[in-house]
Amino acid sequence: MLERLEETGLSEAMLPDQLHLPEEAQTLLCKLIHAHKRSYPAGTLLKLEGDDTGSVFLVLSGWLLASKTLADGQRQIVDIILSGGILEPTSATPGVSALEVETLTDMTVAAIPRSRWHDACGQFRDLAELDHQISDAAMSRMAERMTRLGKAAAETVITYALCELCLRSTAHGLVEGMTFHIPMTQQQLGDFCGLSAVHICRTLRRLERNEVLSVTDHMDIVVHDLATMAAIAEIDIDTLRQEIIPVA
Amino acid sequence: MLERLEETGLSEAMLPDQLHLPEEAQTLLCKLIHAHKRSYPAGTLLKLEGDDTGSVFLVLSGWLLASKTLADGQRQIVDIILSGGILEPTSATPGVSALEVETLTDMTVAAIPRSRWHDACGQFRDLAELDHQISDAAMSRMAERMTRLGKAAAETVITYALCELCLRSTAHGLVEGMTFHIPMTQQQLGDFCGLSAVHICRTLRRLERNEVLSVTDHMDIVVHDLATMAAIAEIDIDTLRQEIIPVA
DNA sequence: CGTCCTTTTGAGAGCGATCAAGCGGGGTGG
DNA sequence: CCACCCCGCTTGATCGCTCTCAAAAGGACG
Repeated sequence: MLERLEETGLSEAMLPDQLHLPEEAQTLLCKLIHAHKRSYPAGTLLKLEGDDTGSVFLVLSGWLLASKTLADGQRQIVDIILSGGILEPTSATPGVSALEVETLTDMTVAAIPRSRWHDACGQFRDLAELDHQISDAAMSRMAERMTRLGKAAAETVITYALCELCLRSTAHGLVEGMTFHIPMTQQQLGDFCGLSAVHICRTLRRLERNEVLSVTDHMDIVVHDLATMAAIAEIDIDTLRQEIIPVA
Repeated sequence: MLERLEETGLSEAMLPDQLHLPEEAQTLLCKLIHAHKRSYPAGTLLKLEGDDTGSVFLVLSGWLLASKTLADGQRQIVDIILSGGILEPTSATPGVSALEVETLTDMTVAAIPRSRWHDACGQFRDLAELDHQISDAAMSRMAERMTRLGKAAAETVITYALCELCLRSTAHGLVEGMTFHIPMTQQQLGDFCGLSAVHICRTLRRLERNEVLSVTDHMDIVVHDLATMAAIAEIDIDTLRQEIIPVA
């Protein structure tokens, strides 16, 4: 899992540079990032459930995961945040959150104190709008996944999750024949899709037998029949991209 | 359903008044609301899926619903917005959304053009923070419900939904012996919980037989055994309130 | 080479979906 | 005022998807 970190193709420098922010805002952003940049290995718990949640996490590289666990031990991965994403583990009461935050890969994040971040957003409207747009994208992909969690077949949830993560993590997007990697175990993918690890395995095998896709070597995925895949996932690729990929 | 509209106990005037906004911001907010206030009967479609989505909906009274429908006809109610709530049906690409918006009760909303709303937020930091806090609350309750949609038992999803809606819609909150009303059919509750209407019915009946709660007269609900109810829903009431009810 | 974690596959059970029929209440029209 | 209809609720029967338990195989790492 570790050696695959670079695959996302997004450099740490990307975040402030490619955003059309006014110079002052960009300077402030860079300063904030610089002051709070941290690196963590895969599998690090950044925040426990119920923890004080003083930080806004700016993902600079790698994959971050936000989850909730019920009393009976069932866990749901609520969202996955990639490079350029922002996670603000909060709720209706500022500073209270019931999210667990964990690294999926080796990664670097800027853990910016909530108040600092809000000050910066208050000061620069463009920054606030960026923050807003990023959280709109998060809301949108959560809504999309939630729709499938409810009643859709396992096939549908899983293929949707793969489509979402491929679209978001690769520059080329969802293309037939190209390999993309998902740095998650079947157990984690199960927690993401609301399914047991065993059923993830069976369903992936079946999709392979039907020549829709193939999975090798710890979640290297190749889509062989994109049309069928999109049909099973119940998506229209272009529409989905618009919904969940922020425009540059 | 219609004659129950007043039950929420929230007057239209509530929104701008009870927020500690600076006077100018409040004036602007009132002006915006006044200019775009509309009333609709229950069951009105405010926005079709894929529609142009030029408006931010400020709920002044009544219940609003945001849903998605898959190709196979399965529908998921993504969120329900009550008085004082804000719904911005958008996504990563501003102006693109795949949400359907529909009134659950007779209601009044202010449908404010997106750009107007953003201008106002850009102008007054307090307004932006209010907007942010309200969407944090929405995110939080979506995460909470999503966690149960995934693998929890039907009982758990349903009781959780009832707890959420009671906490949010009544001033007294979740109390044993008090009646609260949910203006939804079992079909709609099913779409909210990811369950079939038939199974909603069976589960409610079973909860009644076990003397946890009773349901009469089109979703008038009384909780008889709050401790058991909370256990089934897998919630801690105070924690949940903090997470999903914005502090005044 | 042994240990631990992940994946794979089998067998069985259970929860919730679907199909179908009957009930009940409120509104409408005769 | 009654008859009817429509819609939502209720209940039964059956089916099938997904869970759980279990065991074994494959890899990574010390």
